[in-house]
Amino acid sequence: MTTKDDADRRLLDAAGQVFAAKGYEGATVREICERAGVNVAGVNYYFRDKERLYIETVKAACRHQTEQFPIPDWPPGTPPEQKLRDFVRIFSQRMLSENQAPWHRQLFLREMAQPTSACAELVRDTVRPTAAVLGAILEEMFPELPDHKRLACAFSIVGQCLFYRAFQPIVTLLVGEETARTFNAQLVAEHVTAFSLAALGAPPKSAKRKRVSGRPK
Amino acid sequence: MTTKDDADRRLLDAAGQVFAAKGYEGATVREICERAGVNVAGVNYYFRDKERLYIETVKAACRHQTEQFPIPDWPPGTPPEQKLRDFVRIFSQRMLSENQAPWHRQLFLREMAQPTSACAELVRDTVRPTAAVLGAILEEMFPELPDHKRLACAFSIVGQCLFYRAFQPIVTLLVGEETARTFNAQLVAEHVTAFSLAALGAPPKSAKRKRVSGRPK
Amino acid sequence: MTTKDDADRRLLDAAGQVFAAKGYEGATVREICERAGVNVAGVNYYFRDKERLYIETVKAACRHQTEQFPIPDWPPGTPPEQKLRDFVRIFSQRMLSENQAPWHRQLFLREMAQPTSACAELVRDTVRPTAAVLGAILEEMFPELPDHKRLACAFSIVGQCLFYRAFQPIVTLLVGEETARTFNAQLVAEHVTAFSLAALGAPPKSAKRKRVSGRPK
Amino acid sequence: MTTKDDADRRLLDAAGQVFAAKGYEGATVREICERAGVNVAGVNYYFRDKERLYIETVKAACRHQTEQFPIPDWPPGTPPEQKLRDFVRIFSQRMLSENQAPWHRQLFLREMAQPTSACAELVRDTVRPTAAVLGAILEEMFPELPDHKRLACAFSIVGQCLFYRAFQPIVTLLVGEETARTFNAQLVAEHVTAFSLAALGAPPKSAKRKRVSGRPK
DNA sequence: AATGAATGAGCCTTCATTCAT
DNA sequence: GATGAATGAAGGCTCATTCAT
Repeated sequence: MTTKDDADRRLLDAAGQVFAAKGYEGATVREICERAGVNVAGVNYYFRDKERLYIETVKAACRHQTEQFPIPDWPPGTPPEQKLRDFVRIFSQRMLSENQAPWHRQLFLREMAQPTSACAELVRDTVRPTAAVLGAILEEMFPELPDHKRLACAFSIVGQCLFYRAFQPIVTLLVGEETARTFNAQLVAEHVTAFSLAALGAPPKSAKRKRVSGRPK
Repeated sequence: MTTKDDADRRLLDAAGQVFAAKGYEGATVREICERAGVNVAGVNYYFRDKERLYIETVKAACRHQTEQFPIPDWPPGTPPEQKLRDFVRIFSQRMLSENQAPWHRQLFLREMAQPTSACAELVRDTVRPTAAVLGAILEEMFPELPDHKRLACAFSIVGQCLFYRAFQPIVTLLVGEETARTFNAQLVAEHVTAFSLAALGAPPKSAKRKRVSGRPK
Repeated sequence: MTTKDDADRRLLDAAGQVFAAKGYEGATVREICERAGVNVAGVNYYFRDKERLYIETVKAACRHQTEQFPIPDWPPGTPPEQKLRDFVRIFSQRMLSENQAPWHRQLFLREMAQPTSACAELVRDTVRPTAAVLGAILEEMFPELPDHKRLACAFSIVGQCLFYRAFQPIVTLLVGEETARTFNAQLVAEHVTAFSLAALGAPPKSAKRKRVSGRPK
Repeated sequence: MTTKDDADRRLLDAAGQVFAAKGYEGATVREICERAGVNVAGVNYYFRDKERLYIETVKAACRHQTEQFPIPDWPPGTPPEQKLRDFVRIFSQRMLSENQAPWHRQLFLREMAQPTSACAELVRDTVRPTAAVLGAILEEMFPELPDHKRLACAFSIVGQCLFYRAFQPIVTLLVGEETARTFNAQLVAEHVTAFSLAALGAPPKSAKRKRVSGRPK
């Protein structure tokens, strides 16, 4: 009936949409299969299980998102402020790029609300490498800063970006759909960069302050 | 069979646990009723609907959390920096206080992943009032700052706090359960306060640094 | 709340409407009680049972119908043809009178489809007395006719009248609502009288035609 | 488990019995499925709905009954009296034939008490064609009779036959089971034919008496 | 006497899964 | 390899009924 060789691929796509729209339990394998144009038994045949399909779907969604905005290989000698700017820009794009399937966000949040085995794989394959990059940048900038404090700073940076993604419904309800839309990848990246560099005591753009963030504790 | 006078209260508690653990669709009214010690028809009797019960559960969870850590009525003349410190501390406590039911977090994230009508009520009753407080503090501190920029700063502040709550599974998997636990309400509050005040150019504690956060856009 | 002294009466009325509209199983005691303005437990309190209420409702409906159009006490010497004319007219009125609650018909048919104990009582209290009257008239007209044949004639007469009542939906669908309405009590009575008297060999009215059914309308 | 190839057929049979015995609302799909020897989900699988199953059941019952006693194609020149005799005989057989499932009657009456969409289809497929045949016969016999009067005569004829079927419980209670059984298809046909032909002014059989209804049995 | 809060049985339906093809 | 007809478990909800007041 349809090209059968990439039925699993089509199932993955269909599953992403349906899982995001209806939730794991709310989604039915029938709808997924129909939308994918495969047999009712397709899910069980290709993925053994509804749950296995879900996990694969989450992983595929994250992989796709990460691959679309890769972190560059900075040439040696690149100043760490520049790297940080790049990092925040890319991370914001990953979070807020408009051409990503709208269900990635939902799937990701679901996984946060109720982690499955997909979460661990996600951390291993995507989160940890990304965290390592940010950690290296911060270490280069503030080699004398204790690890724990550096970690907190990293969380503050990504936390600002993640906010717009994770709490989109609240942002929209709070400031209106129109205003919410103005917080796009570019604007968020610029704001977070400026906010964070100032916090870290780095001179914004070309200024020369170097202070760290106060002295918590 | 059991004390009957507060069956609805018990249902709300049981529903919170089950909804958080299994999700809306995954939860069964049967399990909720059993855990609450009321009849199978209890949900329909007291809340008319599984959905209505869910909404009430989400609202109750947020209400409880907000009421437990109310924002103080600052006496006139309180310096805005002090207010901001208080706000961040209270907000962090709301997010990370350890004596709150563990399912509040899950329920909240689920609502973000797939907003129901509970979300709008939540924004109206809890989010907006809280946002107004923070907005007033920032306006007092930086009256000349454009609204949009002030909004972004507010989001940066709460975003840092929310991060630990929303992405707890990732934090735990990334840095280990032990380290993750050190990011408690107090430490997060102190870090976010210092980070944000520095970013905003306010002197940490009593120091004398000055500039606002660069010049985004 | 409402006048409580005739709550059972009001229940009977409400039950008639609801039973006829929804059927026995389809009707809910809740709706009946609400419509009657009595407590949810009213049915069980006043009639012990949903079923008992049903039976009482059927009986009340038939009783009301019969009492509204009583068979006259003919003065001695009344010619049997006259009695037959009267009987058919009254019977048609009972069947087709327009000011009777529309649900009598439905309740009656339900009882035919699935007789309850109401049926026996109905036969005893209403059908048998009526049948006795018709039987006496026919016996007076055709004393030499065997009982069995006289019974068949009686059935033929009432059968014609009952037809319009029992199969109203079919009549309406077959000839249209407008035409169906023309078969009212009077026209049916005249036709059935003429048809039956002709069949029985009695001269219609006083004319001597032996041809078809008189001149209804 | 059981022969699977005609599960829908078996469901139709079982449904007929249960619907007739318990009514639409009173019948449970569970009982129907069990009696049919198919899975609990069988009704929804084969008929989508309990309601759809009901409609199909009513239609099947009527179809079966009609097909069992078809109206013959009379050769040209057949005298209309003969056709009428045949018609009444066949119609009576349809109504009173003993080898029909006893639930056909109940199902039919239920449909009269509370017509569903099955009623319209029934009229279209079964009633109207049959009515057309009788109408044509009467038109052939009494071409000068006004339509309305011919319609009333047709109703009188079928009304007599239908009586025994529709009001079987009353007949039985009134004259006893034994006597009721004597009103079988043949006797009713003979009586109704004689009664009606006499009413219509046609000579019964070939005699010229205008007296009562022939000599059935 | 009359109420209505609370119950538990049970109904229709849907769903993920399997197995013969 | 892939299919889809058929299954059985279970879910949300409704309903008649009761019992303490």
